[in-house]
Order: sequence, then structure tokens, then C-alpha cells
Amino acid sequence: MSDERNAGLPKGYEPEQVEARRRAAWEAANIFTPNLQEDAGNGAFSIVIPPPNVTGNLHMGHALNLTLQDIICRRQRQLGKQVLWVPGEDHAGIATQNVVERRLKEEGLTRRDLGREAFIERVWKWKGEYGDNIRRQIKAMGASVDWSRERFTLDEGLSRAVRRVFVQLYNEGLIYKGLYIVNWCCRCHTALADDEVDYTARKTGLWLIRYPLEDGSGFLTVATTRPETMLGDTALAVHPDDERYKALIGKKARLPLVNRLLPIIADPYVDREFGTGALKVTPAHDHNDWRLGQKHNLEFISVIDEDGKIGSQGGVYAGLSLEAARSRIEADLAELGLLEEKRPYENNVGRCYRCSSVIEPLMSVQWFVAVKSLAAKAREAMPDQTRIFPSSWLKTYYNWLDNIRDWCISRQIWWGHRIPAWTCADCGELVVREESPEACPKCGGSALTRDPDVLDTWFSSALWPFSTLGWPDETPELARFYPTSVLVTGFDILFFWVARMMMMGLHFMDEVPFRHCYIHALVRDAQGKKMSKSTGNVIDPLVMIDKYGTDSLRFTLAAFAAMGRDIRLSEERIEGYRHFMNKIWNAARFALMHLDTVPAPLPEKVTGLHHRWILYRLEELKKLQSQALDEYRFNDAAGALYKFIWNEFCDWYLELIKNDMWADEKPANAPGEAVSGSPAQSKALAQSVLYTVLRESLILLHPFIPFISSEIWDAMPGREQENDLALSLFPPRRAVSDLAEDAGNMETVQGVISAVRTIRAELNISPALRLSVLIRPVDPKTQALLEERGRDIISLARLERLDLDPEAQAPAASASAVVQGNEIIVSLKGAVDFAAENARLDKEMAKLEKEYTGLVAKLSNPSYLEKGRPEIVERDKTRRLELDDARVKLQALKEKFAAAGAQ
RNA sequence: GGGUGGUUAGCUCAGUUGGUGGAGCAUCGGCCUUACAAGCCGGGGGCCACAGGUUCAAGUCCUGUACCACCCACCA
Repeated sequence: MSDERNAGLPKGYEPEQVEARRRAAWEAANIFTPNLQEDAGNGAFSIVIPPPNVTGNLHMGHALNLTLQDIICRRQRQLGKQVLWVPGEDHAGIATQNVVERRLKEEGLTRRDLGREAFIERVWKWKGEYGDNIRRQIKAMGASVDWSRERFTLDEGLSRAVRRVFVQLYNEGLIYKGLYIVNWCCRCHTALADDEVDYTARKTGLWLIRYPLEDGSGFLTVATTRPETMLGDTALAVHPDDERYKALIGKKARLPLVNRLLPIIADPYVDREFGTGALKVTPAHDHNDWRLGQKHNLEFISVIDEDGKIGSQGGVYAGLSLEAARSRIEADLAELGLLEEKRPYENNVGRCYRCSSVIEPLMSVQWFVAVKSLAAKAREAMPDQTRIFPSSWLKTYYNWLDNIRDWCISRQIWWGHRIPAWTCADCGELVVREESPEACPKCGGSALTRDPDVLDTWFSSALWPFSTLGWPDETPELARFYPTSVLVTGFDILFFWVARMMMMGLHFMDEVPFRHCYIHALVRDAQGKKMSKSTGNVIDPLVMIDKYGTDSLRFTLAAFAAMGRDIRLSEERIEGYRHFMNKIWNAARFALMHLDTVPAPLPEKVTGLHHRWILYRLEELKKLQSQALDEYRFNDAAGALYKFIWNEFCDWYLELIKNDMWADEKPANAPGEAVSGSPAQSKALAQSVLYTVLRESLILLHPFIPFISSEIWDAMPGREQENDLALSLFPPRRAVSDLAEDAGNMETVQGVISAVRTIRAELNISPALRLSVLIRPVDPKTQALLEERGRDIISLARLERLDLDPEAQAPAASASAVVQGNEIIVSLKGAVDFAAENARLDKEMAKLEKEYTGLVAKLSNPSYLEKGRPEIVERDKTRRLELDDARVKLQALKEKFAAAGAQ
């Protein structure tokens, strides 16, 4: 009772101190590093972290991602599995290079000023500074990763894996070099993969341009959103069935400004409804036109260069920016009378996903992975070898793999895995090797030049599940932990990453990279908008951790992680769950006040309704939580914990055991002892149950809120005999069959207490006033029950007197309620508010009446009685009897009360 | 154009074999009741988007409509 006895726990929960202490303890104990010399126990369980960008800062998406993985990992440890969670970072080629280049720009330098070597050195230096930043943030979240196995996509081991994969795919003919139209970012000066291009709507315009027919018989007018690319036109196209243009097919037209003759071709790709139904074809600067060019054997003329300017083949327009060229061309066409019209038009423009610059489709020599065969295997492996949660993503996954095009993997940047390919200056031989070749294998020449390009970042990420475990070496990690158990990630990288890991895993390991793939939500702001720095709606997890503590943030994220739905996060929610942390904290303080030492173990058969009830509820929680977590229903598990801890353990159980703990201060007029035996015995029993429930609750809470649960765990008596909470096993289940009935009885007692409280509140009776209550029990069994729990009713309903007598008459001035057939009569003595009680009874009666009539109607439906599920019909019949009984009793009480009021 | 998800209390969201709806916050009333005012007790508030259908019975299953969000494709 005294403050000294729980001096270890301050009155309010103070997360920052607790968390620092816990982190240090976990790190010192090294408990998240599995020992591969040992047996795997109940099995091996592994997760590889989705590697955050080295340059990045932790955002809410990471916080969610880490929280869910940590819940999974900590729970698997509780199940006795040997768990490996591999942390690491991604070098994030373009993104990182951009950041460093921006830095350089502030110094007035470009990467070319430094040169390749010096620039890369510069990026490594940057990585050294900021890699530690992300590491600290992962630690801040409480992630139970194995830091001894941390990996970085550019470290030596992973680079070796990348080279091995590249060379093997090349030798298998699955990597090739070719001329292709690519998405070119003129700012980053690199090609981008199809899915690295974001499309945004932009008001451009639609130009209708006349192309004079060769025979002088008129014009063919085409519609385009990009007049400047006309310099590279090599054909015009119409739909083969278009009556308007049928006669023109096969003829030629003259390209204005350039005077090249263009064939007029027919292709069903052309949409007759759009524009004029005629299309200009620019194979070198448009993806669709590229396909047309291939199909119809057209000329490919590049007119835009890598800087996004009109190139040397652009004639008089050469050197102009695209915007300038567009205006000039527009003006020139107008002057020639060839610009028929310019309409306002909104168009989707491709932009670089990293720097948002407009993407130009350009022809360029690039490296590609032929993905068709890889994709087929990846498709086949789901859902049998890898299950995806929620399964609705399966369709999206299939759809993407079915329409996949070859993957452009070369990037014209410097930060990344340099392509292991050399060209012989003497004979032109292309040499692809894992290590630098000494000499050309064909001609023996030593003038070998390495390909300047680096690989797409996702190329190395695709190998992550096995490269981090030591591949291509045959390591014990690989043997024990591959395939990994589950991948936890956001759907935004389903294609970038998940599908490609599937491809590479299956190809190189002959086995899927993960058994389960849990796709979690995107964290949005309270309005449902994607959080982004530019919008300024970012909720910074580190700020939240600072204000409310990591556990509050983690619990909030878990509670909102309903499968298949985005999370709308607001600070208020986090604040709300901070209150929950404080509640847990104070409940523990209370419990520890009464637990100086480890109490006796639970007896074989626990007596006492409240004890049996809470034990029953605890078992129900275990069951519910396990089921929920097995199915990745984090929100259900979190919700069940919240409800149990707050509404059952705190609101009822802790209140009820106060009577046991202070049994010697027996309230007046208790009609019976709660538990057989002396006050000392009932206190001892209460201590045993309390200790057990608290101890096991902490284990159940731990995966969600590791900091506070560990802190309380360490304050428990007998801590020396226990493991660290992070290593404690999930408590075994107890038989509940004989507890269920008492759990129901407890609800009767709770109902009685609530009924008195409601009367008190609605009649505005001060809580300080102890009431006198008469109960007319519905039957002898219930009378015995209420008599046994009389002490509880008296204390929780704040009574001075409780009488139980089926025959007793209600005092004239009294308020009343009916709970499961038991008539609760509260004596009002002097100050009776007749109007208030009348209104209350009317309301209550109306409620009963409504439910009763509904039920009667339902039960008088013959088809329901005939076809309804028997147990439901039976339940309804019982309920009807109950309701009928309640209305009769309440009616009688009301009449009596009215009579008293009339006097 | 194709696809997915959503529409439930003032707000944000749960709702798992179909059996007349829940939580948190907000709100109203009463309480510093000896773990917690970051708390306790109690109340009010919902034709579950709309229209049909299946069923004894629909928030829940089916069809359609409207609106919102996102993903893929990129009709120049």
C-alpha cells in the first residue's frame, strides 16, 4: 500500500527513460542473435527486413513495417522457435546519388567535376554518416533484429552475389544488351524501368497538323500532343477500316518543316475516335510508335538528345529546348498554314519517380533481363508455395506478371553495382565476368574497357532474401533460414521488389524466397492523403516516439493494421493509446503493491467467482490472440488485448480483489463471506491469481509493446528465476470447460452492480451516498450466487446495506430495475425525484417493449419456427420469456412507485 | 480503358460460418471512491450510400447505380 513498496515504478509512465534502459539491456544481452550451433528448437523462423534507403529517414511506413515484423518475430520466439530477423539497408542508386549531387550543387560542383572515383567516395562518406541514422531509428522502434548479421546491398558479399547472378543470367541468355526505346530521365541522365515512371496529368494541348499529300491532292491532318517530335516522324498511320482514309493507305505524305516523305500505313492500334483518326508515328520517341516502327519496318530517327534538347538530326531546331522547339514549330506551322487547330487538352506526362522531371522516351543501348520464363515460374509459385495475405493481391500479382516486358537493368549513374562487362578495344569482344579479366579471351588484347553503367537498385534487392544469408556460399544461415518465413511489406513495391524476389529466388535457389507474403497498408494522414514532405502532412514517427513513447506508436499502428485497408493516422489516436500504456503501468503498480514476493502457485482448483472469471477471460484472450496473429489480423489481436486489460482486468478484476487484499476491513452488513476461509487465505489466493494473470498478460502484451511490458516484468517479484521477457515462452493453455459457467455467473453479478450504478447516475444521487438495496432474486440459485458475492456488490455499487429476499416488499420510495429476472430495488429515503425516476422507468419500459414486440413478431412467424436454426429459435424463446418477465416486474414496480408518489 | 478497395455514431474505424449493430476520440451528466483526472461511473447519438434480388431472417451473400480512393495501361 505504501509508496515505498513500489518505489521502482514511478506514478506516471515515462517512456523515454524506460525505452533507453530496455534498448541498452537488449543490446547488452545480445538476445536476438540466434546461435546456429544450437538446435533450432521448435523450428527456424526468419524474416529479412525490407531494406530502407540509406539516405532515408524513418517514416510512418517504416514504423508500421517494423512494428508488424517485430510483433511477428517476438511472438515466434515465444512459441519456442529460433528466430532470425536480418536487418540492413539499400544503397538506393538514383535516390542516393541525387541527394549527394544536390549537396555538391550547393558547393557549385557537379559529379563530373569530381570524377567517378571521387564521387563514389563522396557517396560512401555520406552513407557512413546517414546509414547510422536509419540504424538508430530501427532501434528506436524496438525492432528485435540481429545486428550481428546486418547487411548493405553494396557490401562485398552482396556485390559478389550480384555479379554471380548477372554472369549466370548472361550465360543463360537471360541477360542481353540491345537497342531499345527506354524511359530517359534527362535530369538524372539515366534510363528508368517502366515502373519507375509516374504519370501525372498536365494541361498540354492537342495540335492538329496538316501533312501535305505527296500527290498534291490535299492533306492528312493528324492530332498530336507533342508537335516537337514531328521532326522524327517516319510514318503516318490510320485505322485499316477507316472509310475516311482507306484510299490514302500506301500513299505518301510530306513531313512539314523537314520535307521527308512519310508512308501512310494502316494499323488497328489507331483509335478512329480520337482526334482526327490519323496518327503521326515517331518510333524513336514514343513507346507505341516504337512498336509500330518495329512492326512496319519504319525508319528510327532520333531527334531528342540525352539532355532533353533537339539533337543534331533536328535541322534548324537543333539545340533548342523542347519547349522552345515546340513554340517555334507551332509558329512555323501556322505560318505555312499547316496548323489546323490547337485545342486545350489534358495529357498524362511521365515523370521520374525520383526527381519528377519529365521522362523522354529515347532510343538507347541498354542491358535487359528477359523475364518471360522467370515470370512464369514466379506466377506458378503463388499461392501454393508462397501465400500472399490478403489474398486479394494475388490477382494484381498475376496481372502484372502476365503483362510483363523485359526489364531494363542498366542505369547511367555511378552509385551502384557496376555492370561486370568489358569490351575489348582490339577485337570488340564483349566479356562478361565476375572478376576483372586480365586479357581478352578472344584476341588476348589487354585493352579492356568496363561498361560504365550500374545496375538498377532493384536488381540487388531482388537477391536480398538469399544474398543476405551468405549466398553464393553455402552458409549455415542459408541452410537453416532459407526460404524465409514471411515477407512483410507495402503493396507499393509489390512489383518493384516482391515479384522480382520471387523470380530470382526460384531461379537461383530453386525455392521461393518466403513462405508467406504479408502486404500491409499504406499509412495515410487523417484525410486519407498519402503522407509526403511536399504536402507537409507527414507525421514523423520519431516525433511521436518522443511525445508519446514507442509503445504507444506501435500499439496504435497494430490496432489500425486491418488487412487490406489503408491506415489513416492522426496524432490523437497515438495520444489515445498512450493513455492505454499509462493504464497498464498503473495497473501494474497496483498489482505490485500487493505482490511483495512470489505468491504460491495456483491451486489445482481455484475458488472464487472473480478469480475463475478472470482466468477464463485470460484463456479466451490467449485463444483469440493466437488465432488472430496466425492470420495476420494484428488489429484483432490488439483490440482483444486492449479490451481484456482495460475493461476486464482493470475495470472489474482489480476492483474486486481490493476486497480480498483488504479483507480485514470488512464492510458493514455483508451478508456473506466472499470466499470460504480466512481473510488471510483469500488474500493469498488473490495474490496467486493476480500474479498469474499479470505475468501472463505481460507475455501476451510483449510482442506489441515490448518496452513497457519488459519494464514491468523486471519489477515483478521472482524476476531472478525468470528469463528476460523477450525470451519467455507463451504461457500454456489451461482447461476452461469448468470455468465457463462461473464466467456467466460473473456477468449476472456485473449486471446487478451496473444496474445500481445506472440508477444512481440517472437519479443524480451522489456517489458519496451509500445506498440501501433490496434484491428479489429470480430463483434460489441466483440468490445463493448474489449472497456469495454480496461483498462485491456492496463495494462496487457503493452500498451501505444489501438485502436478498424474494418475498420482501419494496419500500414505497424506491427506484428499481430488473436484471435477468432479479428485481433490484434501491431505497431512496428522503430526497426522491419522482419525475426523474418515472422518466427513467418509462424509458426502460419502452426499450423492453420494443425488443419484446419485435421478438414476438419474429416468433409468431411459422416459417421462422420451421426453418430457423434451432439453437437460435431456442435462444429467442428464452429471451422472450425473460423480457416478458422483466416487463411484468417492471410494470408492477412502476405502479407501486406511482402510488407512493401520489400520496 | 482494365482492375481493386471503400461508403456503418459528429470524427477515425472494427464487425470471421447470415440471427434486429461495436470501439476509440468527441459530446452530455456525476465524481479527486485509498493503481491511474493520461482516471472512475453513467447517458445520448446509427432507416449500416442508394435500388433491386436470394432467404424465415441481410451491415453481412448476389446484381445494378452513385460517389470517393488507389493500382495497372498510357488514345497520339
